[in-house]
Amino acid sequence: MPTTNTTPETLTTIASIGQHVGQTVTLRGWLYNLRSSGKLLFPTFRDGTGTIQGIVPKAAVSEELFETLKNLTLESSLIVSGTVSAHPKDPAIFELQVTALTVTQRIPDATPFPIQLKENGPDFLMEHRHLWLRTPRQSAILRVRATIMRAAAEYFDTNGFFRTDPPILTPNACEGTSELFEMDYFGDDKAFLTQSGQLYVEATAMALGKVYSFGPTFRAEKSKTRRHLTEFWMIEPEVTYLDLEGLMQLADDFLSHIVTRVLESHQADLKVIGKDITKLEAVIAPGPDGERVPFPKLSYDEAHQMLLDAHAKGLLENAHTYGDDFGSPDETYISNQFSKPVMVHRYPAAVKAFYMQPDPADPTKALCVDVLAPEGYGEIIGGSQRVDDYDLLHSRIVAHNLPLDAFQWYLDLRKYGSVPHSGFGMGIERCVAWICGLDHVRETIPFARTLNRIYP
RNA sequence: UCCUGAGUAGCUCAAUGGCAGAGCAUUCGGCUGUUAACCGAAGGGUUGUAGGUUCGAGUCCUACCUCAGGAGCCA
Repeated sequence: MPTTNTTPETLTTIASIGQHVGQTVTLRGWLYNLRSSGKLLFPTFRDGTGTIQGIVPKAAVSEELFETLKNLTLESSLIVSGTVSAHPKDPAIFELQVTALTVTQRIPDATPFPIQLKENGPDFLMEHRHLWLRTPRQSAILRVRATIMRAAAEYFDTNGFFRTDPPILTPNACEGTSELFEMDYFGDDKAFLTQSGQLYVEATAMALGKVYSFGPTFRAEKSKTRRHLTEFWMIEPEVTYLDLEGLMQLADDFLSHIVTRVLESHQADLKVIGKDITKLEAVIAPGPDGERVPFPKLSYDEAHQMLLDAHAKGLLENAHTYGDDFGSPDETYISNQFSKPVMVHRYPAAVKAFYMQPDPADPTKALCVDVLAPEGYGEIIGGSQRVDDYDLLHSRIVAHNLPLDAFQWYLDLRKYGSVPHSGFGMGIERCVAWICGLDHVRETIPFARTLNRIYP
């Protein structure tokens, strides 16, 4: 294949092409689309940073260049040079007056690129996910995802946290609830893919104070919805001497930072994706005096009452039963009442995990919080203050029928210098779906793993 | 696991129980400002699988397979 002989000065990307108006530049990319009007060609190029339309009048270029481009197939790879100009109908859009073209690889006519520039079904697209990624909307989503992951890690890295990643292979079900992927571990033992690193980051927090983990998580539950993946990425901070109020403050600050970063550098991508940017701006909108407005907080009891009122008005089909967890329609309704993420705290301890600290003011409640994303995206963060008393944790493990011997190390954390501590976990894919306004998490990760799909 | 819906050309979809169709894609031709460009022509089919009802099944019945999104559960 030909390599470029382009001088470094003229090599640029589509994202930064606005700095080169009037200059001749070179792009390395692919042919995204090709329209023609007789002796005028309108190729659209993409290079991973965006797309740009080229113009090729037959009279302005060599016969060879014109014929080569005219017969070029979509998604063929190429190196193209041309002069950058503003679009005659919209000066904010740039075009490339093509002057030179080198085809790196021409896709044969007999085997055209499978993904057409038209509506396609989800099954077909997922079957060709490795190629679907190249389309403008999908690559824009992946760029936003990269920023979300960077901003999330950056927030903790610049606020005194140490990244301590827990194991992915674990000897037992961490919380004893979810279905786990199981595998053989050298014959005698079973191993499981982690469903959460939380218990392990509690241990590293006791060593380092403020820690977080960031890695893949696995759930083998047979959930077939737009919100579920069997493999997803989770970021989990854990902090010593942090109570529930502090934890909610942390979640607010953390999410605000991520949204700020996305708004800073992805206006164009969000537009391609079709996200209403004003909905994101509302998340970090200050008050009338420019002061910071925290995310709304709602106790479980208040949320329950809100759901009952909604049912009475006919806005919700089913009346919420006090003491039950909230269902999907319930969460959607609650989050739709606010323009910012809403923090629902102090759920009944009975419906929450064994490691959550009871509320001293009402021991039937847990010191926990779920952050519900706006626009009906549901829970993106779940967290709590952890039980720090040895005897209480011991009795909880027994009461939940969990194997004591497997949790011996976890109990040790309460035996040797126990302190109050809190943490939460955020699912990256749900966060991306919310921030990008996607209707399915399968578009938020390069290769989604779902109940019915593990290819490609 | 349960509920609901969908499987017809490479893709997206039509077809009252009575000849298997269209748009896009591909190939050929036309067009100097196109925006999933447009116009003309050609090629392209074991209607998810198996069985059944019928003179006749893409269409009706039974079972199965695959996919979708909703419940439960969760991030």
